[in-house]
Amino acid sequence: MPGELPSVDIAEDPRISRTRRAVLDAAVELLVEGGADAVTIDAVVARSKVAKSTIYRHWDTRDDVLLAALHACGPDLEDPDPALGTVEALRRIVRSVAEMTSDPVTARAISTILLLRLERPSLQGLEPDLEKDQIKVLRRVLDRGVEEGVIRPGYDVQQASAHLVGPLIFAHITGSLPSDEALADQTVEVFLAYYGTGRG
Amino acid sequence: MPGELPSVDIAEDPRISRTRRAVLDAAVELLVEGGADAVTIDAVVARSKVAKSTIYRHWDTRDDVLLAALHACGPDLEDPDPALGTVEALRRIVRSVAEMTSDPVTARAISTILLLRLERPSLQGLEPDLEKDQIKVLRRVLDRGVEEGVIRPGYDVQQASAHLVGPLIFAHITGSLPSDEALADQTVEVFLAYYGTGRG
DNA sequence: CAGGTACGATACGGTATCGTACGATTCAGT
DNA sequence: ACTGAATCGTACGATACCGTATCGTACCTG
Repeated sequence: MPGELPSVDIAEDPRISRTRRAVLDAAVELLVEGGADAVTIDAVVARSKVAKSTIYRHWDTRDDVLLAALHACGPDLEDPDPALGTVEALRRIVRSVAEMTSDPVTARAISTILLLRLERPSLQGLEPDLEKDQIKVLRRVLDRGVEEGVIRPGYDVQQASAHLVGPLIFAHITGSLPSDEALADQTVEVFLAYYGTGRG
Repeated sequence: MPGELPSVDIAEDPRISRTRRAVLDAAVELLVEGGADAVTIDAVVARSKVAKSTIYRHWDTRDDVLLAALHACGPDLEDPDPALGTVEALRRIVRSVAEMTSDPVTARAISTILLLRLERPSLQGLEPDLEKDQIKVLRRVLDRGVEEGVIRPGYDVQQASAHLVGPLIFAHITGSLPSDEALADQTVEVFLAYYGTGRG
């Protein structure tokens, strides 16, 4: 029955993992090339060389394949080295966001996830934790900044993330300017001009 | 032949304007309810009570209907009163962006335009001027701010717009926090902390 | 009121996509 | 080598669209 979690303990039939991999790779490729609408079962069949009946033995529906593909190439924010200063840690975080938007795969995944949430509430399970994880990372860094006297206490994490990430996402989505390291660093400076204590 | 601009001088057959109106209203409704994919010709026929053959006498293709609907409810940024101070003018601009994201029709139009640009580069004519108009408005206000000594000279308009609008769009798209007047005002403050001279 | 124009209703061919069914085939593990 | 599971290939039914065609009707304009 599709939809179950693979048990990690038992060695898996190599055919299964091969199929999963081939399908997901093809789905991600199609996603990057043509967006969510391009991830069609028939297209995945053609690209992956996996039979349709086999795909439907692994996933219940087309949307499940799409979700799996999105999940497979979803962005991941790393916790920065605690040894770094708060400002530098912030820079690393925001830069990594810029990097995500540079990588075509991740960039497409981000856009698709964000905009698909609006267009098709049917696809709910869309990375709800992803965001929360990143918020956690950010809060950790900012709280340390408060302790160090670099960040003004009483900040709102959601607002802070909007000001730190919003400009980059905006730049990426609209294509009005490159979402690169320069913009990332500048965004951090803008952020610190308001959220900082000046003692950083 | 469809696709022509209606000549405004000559009084139009009321049947024509009635049909155009009915179709566009229905298309916008469908767009708001279900996104771009929901704007199908058959759905528009059902909703508008206009015959399919009639619709195709006014527009060449489905995509043209969708574009017309998007154009009909596209956002519009007003030039703020020159009598207002630069800071207040900025606030007005950013607040109006927040308002757009609050209005379900405009919000949906924005998301759809952004999404379609990524998913279907074929649909070119997608409001290319819209953005430029808004950039012009912003540049006008900021240049005045520079003259008044409130804004640091040498700013980059694209960057400025990213920092002014990005957080609101981000908030709206992710739903992580309300994209309201409060966030708008705060965003202006963050902006001024960096782009301002402190003399505002 | 007469003629032209827009509209309505409906049917149709064509394409794309989904998800299912089923027998044949290959392959992994014992 | 044997057995069962995974896969293949393909055909199929069911929708949902698109865009066209036809023809009769309603309505605006001169």
